[in-house]
Amino acid sequence: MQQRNDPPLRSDAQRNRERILEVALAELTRSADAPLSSIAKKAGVGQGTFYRHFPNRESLVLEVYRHEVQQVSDTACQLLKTRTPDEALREWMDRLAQYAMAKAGLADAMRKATSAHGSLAGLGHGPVTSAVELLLKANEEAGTIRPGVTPDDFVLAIAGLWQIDPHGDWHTRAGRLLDLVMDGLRAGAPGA
Amino acid sequence: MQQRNDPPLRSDAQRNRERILEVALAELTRSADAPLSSIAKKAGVGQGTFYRHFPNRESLVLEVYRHEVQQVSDTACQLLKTRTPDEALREWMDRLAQYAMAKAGLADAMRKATSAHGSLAGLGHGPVTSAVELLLKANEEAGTIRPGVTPDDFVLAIAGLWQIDPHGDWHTRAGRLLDLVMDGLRAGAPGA
DNA sequence: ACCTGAACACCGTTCAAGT
DNA sequence: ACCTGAACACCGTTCAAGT
Repeated sequence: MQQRNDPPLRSDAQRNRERILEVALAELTRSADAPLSSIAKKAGVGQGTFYRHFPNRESLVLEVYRHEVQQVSDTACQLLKTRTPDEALREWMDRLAQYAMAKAGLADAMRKATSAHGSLAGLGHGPVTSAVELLLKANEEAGTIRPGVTPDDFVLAIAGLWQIDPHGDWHTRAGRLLDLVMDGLRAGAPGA
Repeated sequence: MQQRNDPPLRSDAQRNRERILEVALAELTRSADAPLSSIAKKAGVGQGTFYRHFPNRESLVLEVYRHEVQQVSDTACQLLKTRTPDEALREWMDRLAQYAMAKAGLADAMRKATSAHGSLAGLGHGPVTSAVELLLKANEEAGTIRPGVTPDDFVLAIAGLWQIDPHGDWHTRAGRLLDLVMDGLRAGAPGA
């Protein structure tokens, strides 16, 4: 799932890899089906080099997406310190929505490149799952949501975020969806 | 959005079109990225003929998907006659889930072919929206769900269905998601 | 009016040759 | 151990010629 860290990369290889990821982020955000060949060219590496690092489109997109999503995941812990559990949960979802809109091109690339699972689901057990787990547990202990909701449930429930058109009034549509999800989570909570 | 019905197609063109759709359904269900050229060949038409009917992949996938989804949409009206509104709504969602799993390959093709919107969203105002509108209105009038929920809200809320892996215990995961959505819809309903 | 299939363009993938 | 870039394979799209 990750690059095996057994043999540390040679310094030039390391730089090439980073340059590719850097260019890929920009290009894929701009257009979801940017040619891999153009990414290789703009990164200043040969075709063969590109394929040494990323044997297929999915592996590249996954790596870029993982890195971007991690930034949002990391904020969960911070939010829990400054707000009540349910405020933190909702705020985190809002940030996730905002992020999903900003990186719509990338998310699109993600949907097209991965096989069966869209957006967050393709990342597997990673920082996203950990962040969600943290938020859910805090709320469960505070009695603000029903017990027994898994990170998987949550990710499925907010999947609609990635179907919202980033143009137009995405804020309204996202808000309505997240309100509905929050109500669903609250149903059957001890604190009621 | 639809084929202009002004000039009725010549009989051979009509047959070709139907043969293409027939083969496309089978091929796309089997593999989401089946080559269009192979579909044309198996349908027994030339490349040019294929592109006369469907100028790009999206238009083909959309047409096939639309036709398949319509079958589920049509059952909504029937369900409302034999059950209470909320039973009908839930049963309809279950059928939709079952259908989404059976046609997972097609849904995958849909995600990859359409630009920004996945699965149902790409269909625009059609039979799906009508069916959802019918079910929501019946429930709203019965006081079993909160007022003001739009078909768009609903479609976004169940978007997670198309992220579920058809293998494994999809029934459990779908059930948990739909339970959560139902609870969300019920929150703030007059009958409580 | 519609069909055919060869020709073209594009992009992902491989591989022999280099450092 | 890693890089390069030409060569190859595949697939979508077009178009001149046919009925």
